[in-house]
Amino acid sequence: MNPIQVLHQIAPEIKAIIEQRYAVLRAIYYKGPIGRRALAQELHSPERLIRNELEFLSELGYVIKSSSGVTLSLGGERILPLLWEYIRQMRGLSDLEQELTCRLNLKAVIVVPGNSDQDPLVKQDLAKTAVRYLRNCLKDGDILAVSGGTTLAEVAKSCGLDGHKRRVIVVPARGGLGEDVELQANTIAAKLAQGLGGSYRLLHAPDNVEPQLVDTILQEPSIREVVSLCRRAHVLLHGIGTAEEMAKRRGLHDEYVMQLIVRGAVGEAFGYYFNEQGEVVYSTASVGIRMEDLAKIPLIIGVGGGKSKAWALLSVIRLGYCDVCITDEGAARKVIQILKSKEEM
Amino acid sequence: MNPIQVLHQIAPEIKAIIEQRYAVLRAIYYKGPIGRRALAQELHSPERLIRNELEFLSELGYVIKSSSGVTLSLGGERILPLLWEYIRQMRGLSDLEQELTCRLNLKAVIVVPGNSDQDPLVKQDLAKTAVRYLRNCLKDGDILAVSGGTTLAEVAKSCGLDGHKRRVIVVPARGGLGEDVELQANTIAAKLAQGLGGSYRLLHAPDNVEPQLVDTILQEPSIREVVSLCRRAHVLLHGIGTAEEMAKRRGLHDEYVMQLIVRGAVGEAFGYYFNEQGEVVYSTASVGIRMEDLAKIPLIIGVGGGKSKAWALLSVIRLGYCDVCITDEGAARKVIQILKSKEEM
DNA sequence: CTCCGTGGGATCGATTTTGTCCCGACAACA
DNA sequence: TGTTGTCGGGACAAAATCGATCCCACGGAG
Repeated sequence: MNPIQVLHQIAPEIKAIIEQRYAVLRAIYYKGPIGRRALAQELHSPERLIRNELEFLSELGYVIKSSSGVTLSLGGERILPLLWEYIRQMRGLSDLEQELTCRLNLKAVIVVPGNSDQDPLVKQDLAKTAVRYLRNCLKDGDILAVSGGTTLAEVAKSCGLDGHKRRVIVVPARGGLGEDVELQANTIAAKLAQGLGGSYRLLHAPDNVEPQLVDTILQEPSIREVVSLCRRAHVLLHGIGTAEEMAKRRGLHDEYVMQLIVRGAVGEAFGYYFNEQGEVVYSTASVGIRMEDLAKIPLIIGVGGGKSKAWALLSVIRLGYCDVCITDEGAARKVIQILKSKEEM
Repeated sequence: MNPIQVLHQIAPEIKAIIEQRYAVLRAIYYKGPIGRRALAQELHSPERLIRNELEFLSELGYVIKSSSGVTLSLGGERILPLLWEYIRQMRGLSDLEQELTCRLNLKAVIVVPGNSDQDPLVKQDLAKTAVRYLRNCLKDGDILAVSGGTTLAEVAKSCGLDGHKRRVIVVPARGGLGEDVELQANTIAAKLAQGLGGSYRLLHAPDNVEPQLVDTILQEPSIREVVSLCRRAHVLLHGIGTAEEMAKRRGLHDEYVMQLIVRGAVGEAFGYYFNEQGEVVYSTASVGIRMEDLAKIPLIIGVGGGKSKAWALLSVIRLGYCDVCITDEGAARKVIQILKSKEEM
């Protein structure tokens, strides 16, 4: 038996201690210099408890207190990833990954501890992990296509320059959508390109166009070129969302939303809506990437977390239009649960 | 970094928890059904604390309470060796073993957690470990020579039959000594033979004889035969003691003891007294094994623990008359400390 | 300058833990 | 069969810890 398992069998209370301590460290890491009170609110813990924790961590030299709040020390930053790996082992996430990889027939699954629905910081972990994965798999000369959305925006935000420049081209996989500029594929492509050290192209077109207009728009050379690049992408990175949420963000009329629900749409990815079986039940006409282009893309990475997105994940993955899935513990466990309950039926 | 090290760096209080819990489990293991109060006294802990610990362990199913006291459950017995190994890792005993093996130029060193001087149960661990080692290295037909002493007596006591009979012959390496029958090499040889499933011979001769009488005694065929077996032994298992202690047990006159001290004797093994440099400074004439026989014995195992025996261990090991050393943490750390302080000089 | 958020110190019930009894039960023993 | 010693469990006051707030001096931002 694994020594760590032994430990937790003989002293289960350690689990709580570690999780607590990790949560505090991570919050400090992400929230920069932060005060005791704000931290308590962030972690939904009583202030006094946080205070004890901080004193402890301060004595151990993992955090340093300043007038503007507490910050991670060098030691703290060093130990955080180690602790992260420990939490993964403790919660058996490696096993979870393996099980999912096998059951869903994917190339790889990466599961981040936590649940994005409950803890917004988990989304940042997810994003960081996606960036790390991306950095590892991109080669010079690659074309990377990215979609929009809150998850991808987070990915772009956490993608800082790491010194190693990659000669990649980042292109948006779809057109513009909604009002928030931060969530646009264009913005995300630009930020990612900057972080990776490559270049980017913009797609100056709306995501939602009348079907008969698609061809007309494609006549425009600047658009045509980007779309062409996009369809020859080596890597596609896209967010996975629930159908309902995405429909709302797209500003679809209520009648369309109703129609989606009636057809059983649960998941969305790059403009396509999937039902539980992984069938496309609706799609918005677009100048961007299309279903038939996906088969030619060597590596498709789907990112999405939160227990609420389990159905969406499952639906998107089902037909194999996703090679690598980066998700979180909440979603992963729910997916397993769904799969198991289906087996029993 | 080792995940366990990470754990202890971020949450040092775990160490205390684990040690405590281990101590309780081990005490229950050795002291059979034992009451809450007796256990508290045994472990020098307040009764209430032990009570909490017991309630905990009982809930986890590692101990079962009965009217005669608490006992280890099956699960408890299963987890104890795992926990033992964990403690070893936690305290870095494997590294300690390696360092000692290398520095002292031995075949192997085994270090058991704890300090025999402070905790008598550690001596039992030491004994159990010695038995385990012995079981692994003995082959059918081997001759095993054993010395006397408290440590070896403990080894013999904890050597129960394990189902697997070994056709070995156990012979005492030295003659009778002192008054306590349990500490005699003869008794120990008999018990060990029984535990290992082999046979034994007895050496009916005193350990301390006038030099001029040795040859006369050896004329006696029964003695001669045993001594001959002994000198052809494949494995020699002997205890390592401090010179002072052994001299007292031998009942040497004060003047002799003084002489030993003057000559710098610190360690004793099978009748030979060694000084710090590992030189023999005194020896009791005996019909048993002699210094010159040792070179022909393929495997010499020395057993001895307790911080107080560090000097003795070092002196006995120095000249290489010991291939494998089984000791405890207290002694091992002290030995390292001594070696390091000598280097600095 | 003001103002907001910070760490540190302090207060004060509420709660939990600790130290220490006592009790009935049971097994060993006389 | 009665005595004795130890067992687990119950009980309870003392002590420590916790939880929820205060206040205060300070320091950086506006």
